[in-house]
Amino acid sequence: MGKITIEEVAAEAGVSVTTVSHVYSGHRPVNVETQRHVREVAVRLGYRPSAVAQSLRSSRTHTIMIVVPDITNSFYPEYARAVQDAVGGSGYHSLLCNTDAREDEELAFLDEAISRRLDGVVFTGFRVPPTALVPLEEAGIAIVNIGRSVEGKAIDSVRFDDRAAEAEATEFVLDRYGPSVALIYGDESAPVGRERRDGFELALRNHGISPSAAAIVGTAFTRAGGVRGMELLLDRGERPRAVVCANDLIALGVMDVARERSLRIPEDIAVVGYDDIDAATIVTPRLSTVRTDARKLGAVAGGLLLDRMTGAIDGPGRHITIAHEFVVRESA
Amino acid sequence: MGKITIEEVAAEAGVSVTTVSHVYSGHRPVNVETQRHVREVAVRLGYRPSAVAQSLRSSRTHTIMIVVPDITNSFYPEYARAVQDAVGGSGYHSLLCNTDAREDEELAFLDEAISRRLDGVVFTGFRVPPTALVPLEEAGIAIVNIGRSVEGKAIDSVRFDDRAAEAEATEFVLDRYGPSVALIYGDESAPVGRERRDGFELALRNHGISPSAAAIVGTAFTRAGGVRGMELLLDRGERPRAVVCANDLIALGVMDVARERSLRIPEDIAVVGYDDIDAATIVTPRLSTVRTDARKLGAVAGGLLLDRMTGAIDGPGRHITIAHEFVVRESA
DNA sequence: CTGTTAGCGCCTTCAT
DNA sequence: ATGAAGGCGCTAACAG
Repeated sequence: MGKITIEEVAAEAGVSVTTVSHVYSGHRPVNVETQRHVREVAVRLGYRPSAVAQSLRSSRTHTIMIVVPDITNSFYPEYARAVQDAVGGSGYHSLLCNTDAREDEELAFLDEAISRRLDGVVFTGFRVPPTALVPLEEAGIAIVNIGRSVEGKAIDSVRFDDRAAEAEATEFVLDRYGPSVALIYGDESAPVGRERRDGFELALRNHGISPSAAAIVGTAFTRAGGVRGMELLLDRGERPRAVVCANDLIALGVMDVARERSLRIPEDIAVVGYDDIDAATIVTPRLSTVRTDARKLGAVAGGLLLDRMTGAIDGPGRHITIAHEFVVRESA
Repeated sequence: MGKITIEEVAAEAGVSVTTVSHVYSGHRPVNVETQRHVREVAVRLGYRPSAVAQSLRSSRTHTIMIVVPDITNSFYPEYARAVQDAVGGSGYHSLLCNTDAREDEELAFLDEAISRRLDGVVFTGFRVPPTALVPLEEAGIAIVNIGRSVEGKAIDSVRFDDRAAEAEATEFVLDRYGPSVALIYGDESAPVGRERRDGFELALRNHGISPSAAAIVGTAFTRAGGVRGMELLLDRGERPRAVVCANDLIALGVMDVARERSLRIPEDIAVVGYDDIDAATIVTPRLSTVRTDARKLGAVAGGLLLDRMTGAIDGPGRHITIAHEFVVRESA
């Protein structure tokens, strides 16, 4: 079982392997009767074409890789689903790879993509610059980078305008609660970290506040990171009127600490997040946050990738920015 | 680039392909100097061994498939992560496949697993019985089924005792809030649905209540399913003192409706969930629920799978039941 | 409409 | 310590 080859099917059916191959591929006409017979024999024998052999022959694996920093952050499953939905219809499957936002993991997966001769990669890098994608491009792998693009390569990119979005969120908070505002984000080396921090500082400057005057703490883009950041802030004796968080998970952690220390939100301290994951409407008070549409991101990325993999497009990189929106709820 | 073969490396390095092959596999001693030289040439040329060709030759793909019903339910990413962590160290990658709890998808993925000659599959079936795994087992694919096992096959299984767990949760609620209790679950055809429903009814009977007297509604294992179920219940004019939900997502939906209709939890209506996903401690009031350890489930499943893939084990199926625990918080 | 055959890139006996 | 060569299963020229 499972080791039946096309040859055995051909022999049993009394035809050539070519014919068997073509009844499956449809790449050339086969007598209807022969066709029926071959199929009948094939199922009787339990024949399954070997995708491995097909790949070696055709140099197409019909597999893509989706690289994300943290599959446990519900933004990413949502997004990954959308990518899969976009390419799945055309017969592509996907390797979902989790890097834990570690550089070595990011590089290792990229390497794997080449070794495995994958047809495409949708990459969300936290540590590695987009230039790390160049070898893949040269190996003929279709690529979509989530975030900034790389010049002069056939690498598409999709992103949100994190800087502008975070600036908006910050302005909202500044207008409503005054200048005592803090930022908790993941860290500098992640592009999203840097951009969101830039946006935060931009808003501050627009309001005539020196960024150096504001409390800024970098931990990790997780609920635990939010807890740590908030404790750091509070234990340091600073208690900002509002805290803007570089993602919703961080905001959740911040709210955990606030509740624990009996700080009312938003009366004592206002909180805003970023992403608008499901949890944003599960917490009480509901989280005011920047909505970045994960499904849309995935759908667009998947579409671009598909275009390249099917050869519909082969020019220079296309770069798309997806609209965001600040959603006011109850936490600020 | 990316099309450099072992042959080209051998030619450039002035050795045979055999030698190049062995410097990578280490399957036989190669002169240290030669080794260094070959590697140097290989990186200079940008050589990457083709995993596809290796697979065809060795009939091992170093790839497993993790099949889940809903990657958007955070229980599953958590679990999938654990499986990946368990097998990743040994060089296995994984295809994470989402079935949307649809029978056709479940079957399609199983088929793919055979075609792609995957080394292993961890399956969480909602529609398809475990016997659907038999062809894979016959094809020599290592298998771990999440849920009930299948007799007399080399198929391992891991599960929670859903019936007992749901019975416990129900008993708790019965003791605390009396006999007016309803169940909202996904649906019958899913094994977890059936087992949890059985557990619910079992507890009822233990308390001398006829299950037919209780309101039981089946929708879907999602937040939206919880909303629908709760609305159905309420609009029907029934307002149970407590509602037990077959998973946390459902409970979240129930709480959405309660809030919208100004029903206090647990004063007006108590709610219990199942799974203990992150969101259970994010909602207010915090959700009392059955804790099933997703990471442990994944770790155990991954371990069993690895044993089979490496050949460490090849006897009949091993079946493991993982402990659960009812966690009392504030919603009941 | 059907068959023969040369590889796809690699590993692995069998030789030396 | 190193080579030569067959074959893993399939597709697509090329040839009827």
